[in-house]
Amino acid sequence: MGKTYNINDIALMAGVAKSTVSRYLNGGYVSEKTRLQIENIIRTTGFSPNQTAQNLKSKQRKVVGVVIPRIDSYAVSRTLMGLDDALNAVNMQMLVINCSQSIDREIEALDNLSKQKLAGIVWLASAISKRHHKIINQLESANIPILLLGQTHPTLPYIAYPDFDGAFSLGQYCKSLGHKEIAYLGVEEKDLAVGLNRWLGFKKSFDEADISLTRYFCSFSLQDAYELTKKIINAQSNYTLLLCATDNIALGAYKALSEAKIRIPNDISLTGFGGYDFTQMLHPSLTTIELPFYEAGQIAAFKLRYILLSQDKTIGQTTNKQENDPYLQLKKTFTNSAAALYLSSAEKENISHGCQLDSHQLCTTFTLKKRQSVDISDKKK
Amino acid sequence: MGKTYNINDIALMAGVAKSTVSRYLNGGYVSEKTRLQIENIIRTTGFSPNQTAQNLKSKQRKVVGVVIPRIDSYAVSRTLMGLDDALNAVNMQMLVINCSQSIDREIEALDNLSKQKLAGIVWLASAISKRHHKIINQLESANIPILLLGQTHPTLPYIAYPDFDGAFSLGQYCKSLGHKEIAYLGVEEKDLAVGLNRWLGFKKSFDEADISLTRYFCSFSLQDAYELTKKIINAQSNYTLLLCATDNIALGAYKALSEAKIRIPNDISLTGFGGYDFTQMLHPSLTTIELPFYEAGQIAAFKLRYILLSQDKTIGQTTNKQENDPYLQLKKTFTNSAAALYLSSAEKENISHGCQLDSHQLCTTFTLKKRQSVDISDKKK
DNA sequence: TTGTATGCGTTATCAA
DNA sequence: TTGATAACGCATACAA
Repeated sequence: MGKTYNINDIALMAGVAKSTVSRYLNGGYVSEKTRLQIENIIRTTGFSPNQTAQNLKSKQRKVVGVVIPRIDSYAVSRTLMGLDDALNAVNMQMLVINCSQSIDREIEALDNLSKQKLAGIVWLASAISKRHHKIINQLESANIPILLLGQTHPTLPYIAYPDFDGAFSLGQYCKSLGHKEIAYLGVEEKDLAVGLNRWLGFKKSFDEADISLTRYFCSFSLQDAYELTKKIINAQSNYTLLLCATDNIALGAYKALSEAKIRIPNDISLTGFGGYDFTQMLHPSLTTIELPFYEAGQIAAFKLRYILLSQDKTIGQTTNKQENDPYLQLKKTFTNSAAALYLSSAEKENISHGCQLDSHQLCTTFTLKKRQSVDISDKKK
Repeated sequence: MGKTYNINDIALMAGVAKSTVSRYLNGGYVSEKTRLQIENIIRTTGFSPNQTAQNLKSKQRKVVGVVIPRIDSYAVSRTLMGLDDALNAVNMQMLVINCSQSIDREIEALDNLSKQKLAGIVWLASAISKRHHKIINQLESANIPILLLGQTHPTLPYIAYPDFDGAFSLGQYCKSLGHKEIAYLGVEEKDLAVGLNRWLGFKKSFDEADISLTRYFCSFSLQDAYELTKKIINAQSNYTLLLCATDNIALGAYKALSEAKIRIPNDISLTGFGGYDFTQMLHPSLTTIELPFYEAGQIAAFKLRYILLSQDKTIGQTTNKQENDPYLQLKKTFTNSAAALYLSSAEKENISHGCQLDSHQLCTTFTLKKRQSVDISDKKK
């Protein structure tokens, strides 16, 4: 049923030329009489202009491609929400491409997107390889701006999280609790943000002779962290603190510890990174660093729009270099899965029952202007 | 930088007609010699055909619009994953529109999508009002098929979850545990699937004189459920079981109970509905019904493709009626946030420490063919 | 095997 | 104020 009308049909039925209909649609000169005629026909037919043809003609780009590593992640969905809300406000749409952690699919997605006439691309990148750079060039030559979210880059515009500083400040906090035997559950360094910077931040915190920091590697998967933690438990080490590179990893550790009847934080302390909201549902809730995923999404949308606008002005000369380092607010929420070693056992008992100690409940914000960098020496211990 | 080439440029540079280039691109007749020439030019220029123009020409629809109520939901993201994986396999893409629980944005989104030449629309609907139906007609007259996911409909094709049966079977299980004073935390009935069917399923289970079932209403938000539960706690009622319409609601209740130092399941039992994976991280983990969100997404993609294919054959006569009721596998995972009333306190203690009792660990699957329906009488108690 | 001409549904230019 | 006509970038029937 329901033939789909085009502007020609409408023109014919209204007894005018199609250019007149077009003018009507785009708010140009139309006499009252013809305006009513056209209006009438459009209402009865339910006609609406073909956006594909409009795009072909006007080269207006209203869709931004969003490349994400996975979709079932708190960080990703919060980011998408921020992006979507901000994009929606300026009448733009998201084309979300999920890559399921596969670098092949990521390359394929980027390649594919480069063939579509998009307003721009926001790429929630985890690692950028040489293979990626070929596609990046392709996108640049297709004049479609690309914005990195969550990673830094020497030439591309980006928005990054204060991974180093967050880790450093959480590390300082843990140090203040008196921990000396610490295990770190992190991810590979090729992920600069999560794998490298967080590690460096923690490392700097504990860079003292009398603190032992041992580093373990796992993937982003909860399951993987769970398995790793079981191994660590079985190895009978005497860690008092498990530092995790992400909340998800901490969740896996949490599960393994609980199953082994190792009490948190009575027997061992545990921290995460990210601020996934349901980690606050646990008892005790997870000590973590809260990252502004939603805001990052919003900022990405604004920044992309800014790039687009400035491109329109200085047409021809795209300026991709990072002009002003974007800074993100970092909210540190230290709750109670990490306990001080000098607490009385009564106090500890209290914590494990979900009671919150004021001394562990600090919440400050600070602003990051410049990313710090630290050279990597060999692993401690 | 980087001028963007079109097929004409390539033809000129290769010294052939643009139709030849087009033929090359689409696998038609080309001599070895010209093939090499064109290939060469394309490589050096990095040319790739404009998909907008291709679409305008060939009317091939490769994008399906996905309308979702929210993005930060486990159910939604699992569904999107299933959709994406299945769509990806047949070279199609998703255009995700998030409506942030706003009915206005939902209407707007559907309206907007009807103007784009999409392959189809998958709508994760929560409630379908009269206002929606106007848009649905609009979509039908634009010849773009729409598939409902998570709700039923008299004329539109849909995929629904076994809400009634799931609730009924969870109810049976709870009844077997001996509970007599039960509170139900549900959502509005205008949401047929979650609000009505789950309620009816539970209601049928407890349809006996000696069981008291009290119904409370809240939104889908964890925070809302948290507040409501606090009120229930303050009202000093003597419920032994809190039935929640969703896992998210159960999470809110879980938080309120924990904060009030009411032990689960020692002091009160708690159940959810949905099977969000992190509910299994809690101690005790949540008793719930696991819904196949991922699979539903996959099936939606298959079904949409089937509709598209059959449309192509019997062109002109779209068949929108529900031919074969799609059925979904339901996995019931009863774990340990709901305890039997006859357990010894030692056993209960065991449960609250995260130990799993075999008797509470049943896991069966069954297949739903026909949705059951039950008339609504007045609320019990 | 290749090139010419035409159309897809719009918008924009320019003359009437 | 209106209408013919030429793009936009590509695909294809048909002629060469």
